[in-house]
Amino acid sequence: MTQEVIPGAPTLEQVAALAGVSRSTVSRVVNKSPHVTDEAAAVVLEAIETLGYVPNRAARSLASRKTQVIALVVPESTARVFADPFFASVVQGIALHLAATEYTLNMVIASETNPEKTRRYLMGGNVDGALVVSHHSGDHSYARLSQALPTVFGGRPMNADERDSYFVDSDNVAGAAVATRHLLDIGCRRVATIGGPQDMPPGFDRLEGWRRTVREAGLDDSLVELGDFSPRQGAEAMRRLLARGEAFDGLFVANDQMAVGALSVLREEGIAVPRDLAVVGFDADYFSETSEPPLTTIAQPAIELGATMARVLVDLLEGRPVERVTIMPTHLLVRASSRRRDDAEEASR
Amino acid sequence: MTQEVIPGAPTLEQVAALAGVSRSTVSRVVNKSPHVTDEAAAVVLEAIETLGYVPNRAARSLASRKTQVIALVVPESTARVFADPFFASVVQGIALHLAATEYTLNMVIASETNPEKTRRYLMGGNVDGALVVSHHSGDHSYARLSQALPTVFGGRPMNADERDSYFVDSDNVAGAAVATRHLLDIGCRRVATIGGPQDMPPGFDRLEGWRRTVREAGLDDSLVELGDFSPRQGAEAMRRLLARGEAFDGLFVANDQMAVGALSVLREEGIAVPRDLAVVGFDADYFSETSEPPLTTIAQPAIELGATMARVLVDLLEGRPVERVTIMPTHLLVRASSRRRDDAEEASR
DNA sequence: GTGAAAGCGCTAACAT
DNA sequence: ATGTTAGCGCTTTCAC
Repeated sequence: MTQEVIPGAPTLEQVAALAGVSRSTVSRVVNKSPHVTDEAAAVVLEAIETLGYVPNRAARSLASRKTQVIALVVPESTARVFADPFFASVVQGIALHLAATEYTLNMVIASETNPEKTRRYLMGGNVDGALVVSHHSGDHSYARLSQALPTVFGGRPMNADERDSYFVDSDNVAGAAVATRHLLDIGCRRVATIGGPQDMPPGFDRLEGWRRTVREAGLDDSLVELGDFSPRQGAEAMRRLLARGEAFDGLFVANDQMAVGALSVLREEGIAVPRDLAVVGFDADYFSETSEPPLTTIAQPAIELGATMARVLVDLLEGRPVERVTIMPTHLLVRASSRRRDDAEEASR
Repeated sequence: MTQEVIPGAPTLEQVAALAGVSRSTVSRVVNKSPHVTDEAAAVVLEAIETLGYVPNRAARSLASRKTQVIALVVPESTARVFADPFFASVVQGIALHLAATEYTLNMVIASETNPEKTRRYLMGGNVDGALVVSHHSGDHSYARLSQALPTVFGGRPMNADERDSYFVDSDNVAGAAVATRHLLDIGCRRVATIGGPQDMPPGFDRLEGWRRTVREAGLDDSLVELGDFSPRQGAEAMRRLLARGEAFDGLFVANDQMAVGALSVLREEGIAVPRDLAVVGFDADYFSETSEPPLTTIAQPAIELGATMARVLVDLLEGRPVERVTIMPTHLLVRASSRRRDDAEEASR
């Protein structure tokens, strides 16, 4: 018997021929259908092995009307800050989780000048579902998307009327509350804050967490300055806070980058951290590790958040029941910028 | 005439019906074939517009035997350092460039425990080409891949026998040379270096650039300590350098992370930067911006590098002539860690 | 320049 | 449990 030399990738048909069964049976084996005898399956598997057969996704997808592709939608403006470590970790979590499934990750940079192009592509039946990560997480320009395509968002939407979409977010309110509580616990008597943009959920939520906590402690919540999450504006907000001339011994900053900016101002002004002022940031990024002093901060489970987004979407696609909203816990990382004041100081109040 | 209500995405057939032409003609228009009259094209385009038709990739790919998909292969270990800003920028460049083409970006996390799975997928005709970005760029476990699939690597391969593959890299040798030259130019009389791992091309090349430059200047090239690119080992290498007891007034560090570690040691030891010792890093990452003092460093065109990788691969796929090796220029960013010594000091030697 | 016909490799009823 | 029969939506000869 002469072995025909067949060019290109082996097809299901060739596997069937070699195994001496029909294509249907091979298909069933490949798709792990239970309606195949173990013997048949074994023969098929062996044929697959010797041929090095890999199913053709295009054909499979055309016939099954499923693409097995999940789009990762990244608004173009977000792509520019792709280097944001938090964002990168979320993507990593998504990719890692999906690698273990049958789904493929399709990165789509959404042109903001021509959003129709992206919408068309996504709605054109080229993907089974979409994951949307936006830097300014409030911007849900793809909210409408979720009506036509299973979609999971990273970060909660700013608009309450989008509550019918699926999203995964970290618990910014609780994180900020824990940070503030920590400052109080180490003996701070007045805690100021540098907040983020109030039109972005993380900015809004973190300010909210701080506010609730200081109020609950019976303290005033007037020591607030805002910035845009950049080190520069963090520094400026710090100067404004200092310029008020009011005393405070604790400071919660809505993200580490602004905190680093604030720290540089404190250094210039000769204000010792944590002795004169204890500082806590948010995000646990590079900045917090390398700052002088290292920054106490709130760590977000970025990788897990990404993995959870992927899990929720896959569950959704496979018809398993899923929660619309998933809030991931954060945790406090205590470092030198907020080391507990010693008892002597504590007693002196 | 009653308008049939057709569920799902519109098909080419429906466009043909509405335009009153055959499917072939619609296909030609969609694929920009020149063999269509302008009138016919206009009618078809209008039908496409009103229907909101988007070609089905799976069908197209099945029929044309092209996938229009490019795989971005990320070794799993690299994915763990996904947050590496350089790496993230390269990916950004790739994604941005591809967004302007007909190609789709498929992120593949290559399991290192089961490399066969990835190889099968890639060689199974599911993608038209691959882009490989590896953190330890020397590791070309996917070198063999390029024999079966058009592949472009980011970073040069360590093995010379892989010269038949396509790759894009930044000019590490020249960058290190410029950095070292800069130290000499500002008046340094002896320049030490903290090098990276010698089994990684960037580590090797940057040491080479330093070595050439000091030799050309007639200086000795013995003041070398190596680290693994981490801040911790940068600090340790710095201590070893100091422990030698030999004087030097210039230091080139193979990356910014190690430079930051070195800087912290110098601070501890009371060695003023740049007064006592001028320091230059490499990478121009976050660390270099926020260090104390800000670090003079070499910027790599990360986004452009990614974009170039994408361009080379697309050219390759479309049969256009391409260069096997593309070396991207770097540039010097002068900051406080190497401000020129003033004339008084210069004169005193 | 345009249409008709024949698949691309696979899945999914429907038989058996 | 397995085989048979139709397509999935598109491209691509090949006629006209």
